[in-house]
Amino acid sequence: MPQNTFPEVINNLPLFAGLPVEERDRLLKDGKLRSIAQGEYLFRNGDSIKSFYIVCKGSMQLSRETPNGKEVTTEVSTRGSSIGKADIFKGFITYHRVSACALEDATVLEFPAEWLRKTASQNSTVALNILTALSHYVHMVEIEAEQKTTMSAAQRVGCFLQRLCVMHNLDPSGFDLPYGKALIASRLGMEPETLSRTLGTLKKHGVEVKDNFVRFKDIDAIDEFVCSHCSLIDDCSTQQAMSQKKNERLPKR
Amino acid sequence: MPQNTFPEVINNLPLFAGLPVEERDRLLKDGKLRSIAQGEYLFRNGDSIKSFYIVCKGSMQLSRETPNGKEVTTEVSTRGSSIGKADIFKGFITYHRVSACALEDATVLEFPAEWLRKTASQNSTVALNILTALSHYVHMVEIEAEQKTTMSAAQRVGCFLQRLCVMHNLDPSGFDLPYGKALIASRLGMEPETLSRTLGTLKKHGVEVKDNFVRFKDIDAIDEFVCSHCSLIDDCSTQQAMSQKKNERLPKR
DNA sequence: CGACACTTTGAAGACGATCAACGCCGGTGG
DNA sequence: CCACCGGCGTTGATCGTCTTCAAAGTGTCG
Repeated sequence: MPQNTFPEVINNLPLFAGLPVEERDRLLKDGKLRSIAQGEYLFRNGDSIKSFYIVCKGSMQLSRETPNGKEVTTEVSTRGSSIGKADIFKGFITYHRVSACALEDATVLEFPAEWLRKTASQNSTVALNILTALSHYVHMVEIEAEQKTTMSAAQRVGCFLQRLCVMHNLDPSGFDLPYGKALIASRLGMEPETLSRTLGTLKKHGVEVKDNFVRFKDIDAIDEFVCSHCSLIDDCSTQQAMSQKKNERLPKR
Repeated sequence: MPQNTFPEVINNLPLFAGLPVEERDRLLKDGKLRSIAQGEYLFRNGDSIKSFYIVCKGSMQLSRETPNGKEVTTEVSTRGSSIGKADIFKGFITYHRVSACALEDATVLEFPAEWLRKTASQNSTVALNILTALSHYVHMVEIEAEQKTTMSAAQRVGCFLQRLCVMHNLDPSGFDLPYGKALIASRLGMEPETLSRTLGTLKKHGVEVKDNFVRFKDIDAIDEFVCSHCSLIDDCSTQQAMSQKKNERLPKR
């Protein structure tokens, strides 16, 4: 497969950061493009781990069904995200702990698990890139775990909306939710009913939600409500609309 | 500092697994032994990240104070655990997100953060070891996060006791809690009162707790109660009393 | 139009947090 | 030696939050 058929996502992957282009392209030769139709599974909870994936188009939902019949969405991976990084280095644990399902028609770049292990051990730049990515992921998961014990549902939703806004580079003064509320609820570890009610109460804190349309009316209010200085937003490396607005009030602190 | 003054913990560190002894000892030369008295802080939430630590003696509590005044214990690091691994590779984030406090008189081996970065980039064995350790940590945090949304307090406590038993190699038919209940509650993200009440209800599921003494009366019962096939115990690499008992009934499944 | 998925709303209930009080030590100081 | 105190754990009563079950509304697509 000629390298120029690779989608241009590959130009900004953290995994290959700092790598000479020719080196990167040599590595990419081992990947295969794969299409997943909406609703199709890339792999399922319990399958053995064979590959590492990079999402090129569409989005994948990573979720797990618990024994009691609940579904918890771990992550929604979109263009540029990788899937399975952490699992591959666990060694003796060889099965997926989540299912990966396409939320919309998607294409992924697939690499053998062994390829990732080998590349990491032969190329210290890649190894460090993976370490960095994993560290950020750890940070995110830790904070989400903490939020589940210290924040109310409303606060978590508010925090989620802020993060959404920053990460997807949306306009805080009005944007559409990129996916359904049932999925958001599952992502936040709450019931759809709770999310629905909660969105109503957020009006009191400067956030208006009407159907799928979200509008931050009072950024200070929601900011204070979710205590955003401890939120995930700190972690975003890119300067976005939201953080610019935040900076305007920084002197206040 | 002559290498033979290093405590013998170093012989089993995952970080140095697969490394020739002389290579390991060369790396260890960059570490400094440091004592921390009970109640003393190794670093505090907000401090800039300067070092990487390996616990040689005693135990360290990693916890964070949330804006609302709650304290959440992230982890209790004992002999052989490392502290700060994940944070060091995050690059631009330079401050600690938790405080590290000695639960009892402790000694740690301290390395400059830069040392870890440099070692990882120059020594692929070490880099892979760190990756593996981080992956396991990710796994643990993910499961704990999931448990907070899918399991009741009683189930989490039961699961914790099982894990405790396996990891510390305690006798399931009777052992003492290695630390106070307030700390356990904080570790599990619940109030001491809740833990106290919860321990009572576990009798119904085959676990007796009297003061600090724990006794698994009916391993099957508690096992089913916490749905242990989705628990952290799967992750333990060592074969222990608990898992041996589990294996006896495996054919049932 | 009608089937269906998704969302909202309502009412009830379970669960854990909170506040307050008490019992139980181990230590300190008179 | 006893009185007092503080740390820790338990117990009880109450409250707020989230889940659960049920029902109705909204939209899309055939």
